[in-house]
Amino acid sequence: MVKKTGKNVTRMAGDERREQILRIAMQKFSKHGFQGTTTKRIAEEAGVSEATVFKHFANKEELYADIIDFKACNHGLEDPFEKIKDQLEAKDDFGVFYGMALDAFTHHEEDRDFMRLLLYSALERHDLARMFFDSFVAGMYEFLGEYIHQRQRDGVFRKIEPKVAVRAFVGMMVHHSLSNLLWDTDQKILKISNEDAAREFATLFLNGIKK
Amino acid sequence: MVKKTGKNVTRMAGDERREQILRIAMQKFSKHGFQGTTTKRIAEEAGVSEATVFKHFANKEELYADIIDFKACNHGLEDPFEKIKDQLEAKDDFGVFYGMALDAFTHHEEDRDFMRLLLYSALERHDLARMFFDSFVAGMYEFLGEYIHQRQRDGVFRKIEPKVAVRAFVGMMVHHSLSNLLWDTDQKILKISNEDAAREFATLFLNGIKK
DNA sequence: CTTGCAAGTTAGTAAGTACTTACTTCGGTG
DNA sequence: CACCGAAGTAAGTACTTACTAACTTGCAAG
Repeated sequence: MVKKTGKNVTRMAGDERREQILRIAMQKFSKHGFQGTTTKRIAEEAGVSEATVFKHFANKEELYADIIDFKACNHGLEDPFEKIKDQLEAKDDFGVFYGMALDAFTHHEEDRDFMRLLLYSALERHDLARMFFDSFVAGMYEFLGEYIHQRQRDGVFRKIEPKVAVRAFVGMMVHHSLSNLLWDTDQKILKISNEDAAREFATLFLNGIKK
Repeated sequence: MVKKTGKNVTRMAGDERREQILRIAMQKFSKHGFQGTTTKRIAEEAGVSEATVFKHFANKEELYADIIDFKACNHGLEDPFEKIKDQLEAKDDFGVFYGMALDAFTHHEEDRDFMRLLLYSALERHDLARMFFDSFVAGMYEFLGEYIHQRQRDGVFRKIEPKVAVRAFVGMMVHHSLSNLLWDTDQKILKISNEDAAREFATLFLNGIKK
């Protein structure tokens, strides 16, 4: 337990403390939502006074918003197609969809806090959700849709509106991650490794869309 | 606008008022979550004093919990297989999955408030979410999984763990509804009728799982 | 009519809530 | 080594929160 009073409190550089508060705030916001998280508890957890939190962030809203910037810059949110660009080029359909799913499952597992935060912010109608959606999700639909369209022209995939196909596949992935995150946390209903899930979903999807 | 003061307030029968408060509470909880909803605002919206709310419900938690009972008894949450029992008996695979999806989309569209409430309660780890999950979702996996298993023994569906297939199909449905509810509310990314979506998803899924 | 009882209210309370003010302490630099 | 700016705090502020006690009002049966 961190000392609260006077002398023995560790004095940090401004940026360091700022980042620490951000990290703890994300944990708290992801557990209890924006309304359910108090600045007092964030301060306590960070081992500083509430006033210190407001030294670093103008208000609670700004603290919340800055979490996105922090996530976007320092951790994660890289291009989701980076890891499968070889398969994309080689038009290795299974490799593409298996790789996407596996990468998604891994990220979702590592970033449980951020996923919860994103869900909360969507329900609470924070800009955070819209920003993430507009940039990340929309880009994914665009790109994956284009790949599917290409493979239709190649005569490999059957006729179907590409974005509908994307929604179907993204649905399998997101719902699986969400199930594990929110409801079936101990995998009572379905216990399956990320690799197996990715393989099964990719196979089912490709069988469903191939000519 | 309902009168707030003294004389002209409409006096209701106890059950009537109780139900009205429940209905309004559900709206509010679904919009702002448990923590984000105040008993004061519920009372205001219902056109009664805050004390009246606490005459009908011991505390905020009870009010929240009773929403489930109310939903479970009075509205919705009927057997999701009732409407497709003919198709199930006839082993009309397309009819089964198309019917399920269409029914789900329709319900989700009508019950936006309840869907949001369910999501909030899952994030906030309320019992409500667990109750719904244990009874409704688990039952669905059980039943649909059994149907798929049956069709495998019939030699119509290929080898695949039935529950994985269920997760894939439920994923398409739930994610589509969730997209429309939370992120793509104006269907900017994908505009599609419930019928078309149900048809496309059922077709893709069945192509993916058939021998 | 009156009277009993449920429906409803007024006016609180104690414990939070986000945020501020006025102050103290530390550590690197000239 | 003195000193100044940045890091940090104690103790508030004004307001909101869930919840309550003690009261009043309207309706229906005898």
